[in-house]
Amino acid sequence: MPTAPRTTAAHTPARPSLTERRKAETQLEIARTAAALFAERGPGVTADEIARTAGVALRTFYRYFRTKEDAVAPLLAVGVRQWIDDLADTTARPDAPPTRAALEQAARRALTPTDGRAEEALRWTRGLLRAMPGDPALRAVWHRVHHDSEEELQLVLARLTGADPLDVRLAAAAANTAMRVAVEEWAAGDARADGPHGPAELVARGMRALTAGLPGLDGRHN
Amino acid sequence: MPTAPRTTAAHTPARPSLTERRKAETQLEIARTAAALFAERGPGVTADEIARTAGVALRTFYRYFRTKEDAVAPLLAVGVRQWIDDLADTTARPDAPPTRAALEQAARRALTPTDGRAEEALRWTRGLLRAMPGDPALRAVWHRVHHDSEEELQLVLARLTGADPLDVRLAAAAANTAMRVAVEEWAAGDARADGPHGPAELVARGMRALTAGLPGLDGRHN
DNA sequence: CGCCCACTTGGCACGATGTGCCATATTCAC
DNA sequence: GTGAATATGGCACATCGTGCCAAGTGGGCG
Repeated sequence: MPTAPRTTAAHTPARPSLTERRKAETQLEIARTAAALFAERGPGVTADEIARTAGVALRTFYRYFRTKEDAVAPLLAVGVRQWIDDLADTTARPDAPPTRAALEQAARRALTPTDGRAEEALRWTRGLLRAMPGDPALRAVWHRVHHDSEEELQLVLARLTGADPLDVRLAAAAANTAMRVAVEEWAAGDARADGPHGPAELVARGMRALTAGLPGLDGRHN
Repeated sequence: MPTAPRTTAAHTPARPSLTERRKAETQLEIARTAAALFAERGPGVTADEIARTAGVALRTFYRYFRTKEDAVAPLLAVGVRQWIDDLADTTARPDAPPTRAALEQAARRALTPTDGRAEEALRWTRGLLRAMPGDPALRAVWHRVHHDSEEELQLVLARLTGADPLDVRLAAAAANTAMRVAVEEWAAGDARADGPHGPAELVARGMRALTAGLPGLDGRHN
């Protein structure tokens, strides 16, 4: 643990110290490289290949990531990260909306690309999701990301609603599932990320269905 | 493809041909061995160790399973398998209950141990779930099993309700999530498998919450 | 400016993973 | 009983992931 290498002043809140920024940049560069290679050549890509293409030694690669597939996790996690942070943020305000609405709003915002950063992550996510049918290990990463977010979401919702633990668990799982399905469905189609069939609209619909009740369950049969 | 090695007569419907039964038994034996080792010694267990303990060569082990963690998949999948088969079965009958109720009923039955087989699988599942916090690869298998079941469930529900594809997708994901959470919650506690806090009761409650609407979402805040 | 210290990087060796290939043994069909 | 099909085992090999140590680099301080 680097014990927070305090930089000079406080005029720039928590400046991450050049070295830190380099590491972050390196990590992102590796992630981009890995995503590109996985997307275009499938599971066959070798860890060494990713490392060299990204311009680092194999040993360094494994200092940044536990497995070669883990390298794409930062890109897949961007949306989810912002979702949870946004949720925790807005619900902490005094004029916070009710939980259901807050979940939906935060999800919508997380999947509405604002800066180039978010837009880029969404593009990579889409490419990776399309490569997943042929690569179980990639799917595993995707599910791991959502497993982690489900746990975090649980914490936020517990603090927020103080409901029964099982209900909190179910709510977190439901919201998380809506998020996942929305992104998967969007990636499978060919709609723009900011269009009316973009992930933001899909997740809003899914979130309503999974928290307020599923439509169409008793269709033409029965 | 063995092109269905027809046995002698039809008095025993589709007899799986001795060799087939042996293979199935071997696979199950490997699965049990792997589960036991993972449960008691964590991620450190080696594939060779599993193979030897189960009484097969390492090479044979990898003919039955793609990775060493995959070896436990058959045990984790038993409950889910029966769930989906039961669902597809009962909903095919003329006096089938409405979809929501059918989902809940099938889930409840799948998690109510009847024969020794089901009871054994539940015990293994519980042990494995308790080992999962310390073993990402095991978690990955668990999530893969549920990923697969989500796809199958989608097919069943599509044929059953004929609803909008996205709604079908959401329903499958929701039901699947209820199943997963119920088993996880049960495994984390110390209730008997057939008691009032067993997985069957948990899944029923979860299934209602995720298909009809979440309770407690707007608790003490707002 | 120069020194030192902490930390990142790279190289190497090594056990473990997962697969292709071939030889052997067992089972099924006739 | 004989031959075809297939399950199993052994071996080699590329890749994975990690421990260990050496070299390079940046930041703090006199």
